[in-house]
Amino acid sequence: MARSPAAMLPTPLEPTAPRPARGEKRDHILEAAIRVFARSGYHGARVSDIAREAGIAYGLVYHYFKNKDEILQTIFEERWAAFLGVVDEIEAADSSSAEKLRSLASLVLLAYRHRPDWVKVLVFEIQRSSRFAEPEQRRAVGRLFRCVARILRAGQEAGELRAGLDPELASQAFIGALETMITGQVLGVTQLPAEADEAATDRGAVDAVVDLFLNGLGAGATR
Amino acid sequence: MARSPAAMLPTPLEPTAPRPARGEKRDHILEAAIRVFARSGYHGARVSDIAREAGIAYGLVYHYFKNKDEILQTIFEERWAAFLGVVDEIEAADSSSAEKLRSLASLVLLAYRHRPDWVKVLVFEIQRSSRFAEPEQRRAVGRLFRCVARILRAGQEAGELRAGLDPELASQAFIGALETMITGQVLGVTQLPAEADEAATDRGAVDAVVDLFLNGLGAGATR
Amino acid sequence: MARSPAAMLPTPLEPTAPRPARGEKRDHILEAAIRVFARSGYHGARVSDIAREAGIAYGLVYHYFKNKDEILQTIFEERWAAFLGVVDEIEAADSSSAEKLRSLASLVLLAYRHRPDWVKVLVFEIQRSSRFAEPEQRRAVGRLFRCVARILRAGQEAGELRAGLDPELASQAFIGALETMITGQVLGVTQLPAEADEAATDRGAVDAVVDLFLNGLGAGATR
Amino acid sequence: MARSPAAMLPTPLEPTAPRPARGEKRDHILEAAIRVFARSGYHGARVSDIAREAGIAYGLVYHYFKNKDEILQTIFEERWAAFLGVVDEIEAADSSSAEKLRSLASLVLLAYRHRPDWVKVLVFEIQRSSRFAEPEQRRAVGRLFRCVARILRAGQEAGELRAGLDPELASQAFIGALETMITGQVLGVTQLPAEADEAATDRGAVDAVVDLFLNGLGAGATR
DNA sequence: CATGAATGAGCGTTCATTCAT
DNA sequence: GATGAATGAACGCTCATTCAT
Repeated sequence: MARSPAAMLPTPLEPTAPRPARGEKRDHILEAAIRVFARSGYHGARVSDIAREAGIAYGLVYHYFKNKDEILQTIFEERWAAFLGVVDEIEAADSSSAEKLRSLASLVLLAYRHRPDWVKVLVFEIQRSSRFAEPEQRRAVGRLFRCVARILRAGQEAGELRAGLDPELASQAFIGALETMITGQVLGVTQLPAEADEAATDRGAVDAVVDLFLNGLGAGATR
Repeated sequence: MARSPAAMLPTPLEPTAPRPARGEKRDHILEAAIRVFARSGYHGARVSDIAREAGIAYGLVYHYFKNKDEILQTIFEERWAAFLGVVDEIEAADSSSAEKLRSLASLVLLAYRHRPDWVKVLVFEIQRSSRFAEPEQRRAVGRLFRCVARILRAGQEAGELRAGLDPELASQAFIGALETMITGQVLGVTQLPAEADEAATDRGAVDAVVDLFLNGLGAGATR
Repeated sequence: MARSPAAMLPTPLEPTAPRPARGEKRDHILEAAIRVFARSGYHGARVSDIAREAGIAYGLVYHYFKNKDEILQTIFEERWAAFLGVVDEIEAADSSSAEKLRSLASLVLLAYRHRPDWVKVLVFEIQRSSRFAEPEQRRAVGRLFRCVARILRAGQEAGELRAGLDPELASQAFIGALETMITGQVLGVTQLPAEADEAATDRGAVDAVVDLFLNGLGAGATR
Repeated sequence: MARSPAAMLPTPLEPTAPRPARGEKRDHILEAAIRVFARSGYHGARVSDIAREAGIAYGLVYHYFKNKDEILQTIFEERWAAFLGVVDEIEAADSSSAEKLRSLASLVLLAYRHRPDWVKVLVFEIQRSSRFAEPEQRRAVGRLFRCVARILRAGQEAGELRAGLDPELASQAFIGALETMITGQVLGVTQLPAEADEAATDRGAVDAVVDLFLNGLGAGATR
């Protein structure tokens, strides 16, 4: 991989020309919304809060978005698509299954360090919004599970991973493990084993979870 | 264990005498609230919905609970404590680490079949709500992680599980895997491999996830 | 006067027989209500607060009083009638006009020391309750003004007070002066000139206000 | 004084241009609130009543005021400050003590004729409300008493008023007398001696109360 | 584009009052 | 008499959304 997975995370707008280009203010609103949703939650966030955070009048929000809900939808759609793009790249990479799992773990576990607000919004606001029940969103999330499942199935077919475990189920377990690990970080409920610095801690966690999923907890496991 | 873990899940009230005993109506309200929260979400649920669901007058809710929020708090506290009690029993049981992991998986994965509303509320309204940031709740959830970590550490010390994997991290991964598996069920995002009947499907999922965590995905794994 | 005016103020129930007599509990409620109204105001006082203060169940309040409003009415009627009785005695006393004014001033100014709650309720809750607009209450208050006016008119006819000042107007001024003096005490807005002790302060205030109304502020006034 | 005291009372908005200027609607709300509070009392007034009286939508009230309470606070603060300004002008005027007392009496006694709603609100909702216990309000009212006391003390020092009477106490008595006289008017409890017309009645009352306070009720008083 | 005044539906909460026991 | 569970009307307040300028 030319780029590290973390570097491929959806990025906020780079400051560009002094004269705001079309769509720039729209993105400012989205980023402000991410910060406000992360801070106050979707229901606790007022449209006026988002506007103030974006430095605009709150009526202007309705020029760019139909309503508050559409802001959250847009955040999800655009960012999730970018995230899925990175996952697709991992799938397509010319590397071993173990390396792909490692890239996935790295992508997810480092996400909170790089985009804490975006992770909070995804985990706490989008996943539990009523809109989440809508088929389109469920399909979008399902794409992640199926992509990981394809990686696993490919590994089985290549003989790198043992057959006999349902790839769908294993993908759920793997993604769930990663999600809970970052959720624990966000809330401070759980602690990753501390290392000399954050980067080392993260690397250690990535190594450990991949080791766990490849080799298992059993006493007979070899490493 | 004389009882199966699933049978030990917090149980709703049994219908009893026509003359309501003290505290019974309070529990009716809690159960009605669980149903309404599961259906509409915390924010979408009106207090009047809860009252109607419980078959009581509007204001009576406020005899038993200070406000809407306290209802959700109480649901979490009472039910989660009961859930933790079962987990504690599993930890204390005289069985192998593998059997304990199997009991845990069974407890969690079967919970949605037995108490779908309670699981929905726990996962979507409590676990992922911003109110979850309150220290008391975080501590309560932390107890689950530490309990599972203790099970794993005891297994390592008994030589049943390999050393070298951080038990805290592994407990996060294990719980996260289970949670995502049921979340997927709730949302219909993911599908467990179908079997002849639901019970068989659940049993298959329990077996598979325990297998995965004990033996790993690696090709060299033996079973 | 055999009794001092202050001693004639409406008195709370004396503790009597151990076995509560009929009507005793009713009076407990009234006294509890005076305390609660004084503390929280009429609107801020809940019927349950009054019941708790009286040490009874709040449903019982409705055995003795039709509703919350009737409690305030009853307080006013009974206590005000007692107060007016004392004023009537002052009017009927065989003493000079100056002495009668002195008794009135003493009665009012000492009232707050003796029955601070009752004074607070009268000044802040009854005078501004909507019921106060009712003819019966207005007539009851009017009786005080007319009684004082009769005292003043009798003094004019006896040659003790100068003619030429409307007794009605002078009675308003005199009562208003006394009421503002105690209101100021209640609120701490105004300060009476401090003396060695409270009793001396009160006596000084009584002397001063009577001096003021008898001799005026003018430089030519003799004393 | 070029202007009569009564003319200096706080004035309501003049109807102006059809296009409402900034801040004008806020004043409409305050004036509507004064009318509604005068009619129904603070507790009896609904925010929707105020909005309807002001001819605006319900929620707009909350654009201009934080809550219902702030409306009453604002009424008091703005109007009372204006009132105090007039009292200060009376104090500063180059006139005798007797003339200043006459101006004060005139200011207060005529206020009810000119702004009956404002007087009702001040007397019944603010002056006698428990919210009045707040330090800031007490200080504001205290300023009136101290201002009048300064007028009296200056009169004593100029030899226009006799020494020996505490100015603070006398200011309480004077203000209290005036307040009770207008309160009596508001409630219809008391009647000022009727004259040919209202203006004559008021003038007579002003003359009488100043006469009373300057010369007293005593038979030896000269006028 | 941009502003923020204006709207009003909606909901949580309070609490006086009733009534079955 | 005594209790307190039960009722439900009433109201303050919020805030997403609209729209005139």
